Amino acid sequence: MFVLMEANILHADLDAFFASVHQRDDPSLRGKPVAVGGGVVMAASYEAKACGVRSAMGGATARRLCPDLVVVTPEFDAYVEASKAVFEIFRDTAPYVEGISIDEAFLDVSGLERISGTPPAIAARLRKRVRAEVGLAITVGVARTKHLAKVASASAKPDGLLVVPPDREIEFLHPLPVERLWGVGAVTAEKLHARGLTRVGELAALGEDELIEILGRASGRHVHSLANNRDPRQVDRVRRRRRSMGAQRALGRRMPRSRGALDAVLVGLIDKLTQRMRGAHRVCRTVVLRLRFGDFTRATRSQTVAEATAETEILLTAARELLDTAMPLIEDQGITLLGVSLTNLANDDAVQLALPLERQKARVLDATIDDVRERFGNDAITRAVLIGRDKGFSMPGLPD
DNA sequence: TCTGGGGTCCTAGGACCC
DNA sequence: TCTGGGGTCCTAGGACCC
Repeated sequence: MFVLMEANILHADLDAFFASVHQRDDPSLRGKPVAVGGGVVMAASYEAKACGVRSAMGGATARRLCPDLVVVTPEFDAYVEASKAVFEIFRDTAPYVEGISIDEAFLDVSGLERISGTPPAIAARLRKRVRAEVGLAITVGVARTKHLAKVASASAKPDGLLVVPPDREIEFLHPLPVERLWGVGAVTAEKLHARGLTRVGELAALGEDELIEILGRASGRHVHSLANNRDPRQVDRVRRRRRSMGAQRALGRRMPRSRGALDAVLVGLIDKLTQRMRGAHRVCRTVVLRLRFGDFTRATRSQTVAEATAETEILLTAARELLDTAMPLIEDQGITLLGVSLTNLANDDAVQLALPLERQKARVLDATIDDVRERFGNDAITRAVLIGRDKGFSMPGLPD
């Protein structure tokens, strides 16, 4: 017997999120072209988008395109609050919610038909609730796969709802321009265009080997799957752990080149990051220094320390060494952005356990105490507690 | 369109070990 | 003694997403 899968996945995406929050909170902004952020546009309302204003566009360009543009300063607390309220409605709507960003999530509504109605009915109700309870417009795509749901919501924006029935998927997917595929950006699109490939259906006609030859292995496989409407990815049922934490500062036109001025920026970045790390009970082993130059080229310098840590002094020392190695490049090219990213993250308790156990494993181990127990067994934990006590590690959640 | 800030994943070469 | 293959880690860069 052949059972056709239902369209059970919702992709819900708030419309022009940052700008909409401002328009909601300040009625005088409604119906007007609004851009969030001064120097660079972080988000644009649909009225602003209509004149060609886009995010990441320079403020001067945006004003030229749209003389009536109202520029507002970002209010991150308001965005976080609105996002939390919307995600509460998501979780009230579906048992499995996978957040993609502050304003976007996948919902798995399979098995809810008897309780909540069909997926399209659930999606319609979700949109109404977000509008009524949070005051924001949200677009929802409904389909059998995450990719189709995502593409559907993008097609339905703004303030829309689009259902892709399982028997009309190819009809929907194949006429789309290649850049609509999730994961195809400017560079990949250009590579495809250069070979005369502009529609998804044309990619589907190609062999996987051909696409791998054009795009490389991972990208080629990915695009081949999506173009052929294969996307087995499930809505994630467990929250994925963060794999890096970063902070950066744009340095403006008149770039400070002196070692001292850059050091002050670096101290601020590291301090902010280590506070966040400690707050999240996480530690890192690798410090990445990010540089951007006057001509917008980028470079990174990284260093891995011996033991995972969230200590300001250790990470600052590593970051300063990286800055030293980069100074000749900076003096040569003129720096416009300085950033730090901390990667190779682990939970602090897991590292404290794993370090005495086995140094090698500690490097990449990103686990809870239970994971460590499962992997190394109870005896090993007892041993770790003993060794750890010896070395002065604290062991949260474990017996003395 | 002259460009913010926060992330994810992939690739590729070299070092090192077994 | 010479040579091979496989695996992991580190570093640097690049593409993409919101």
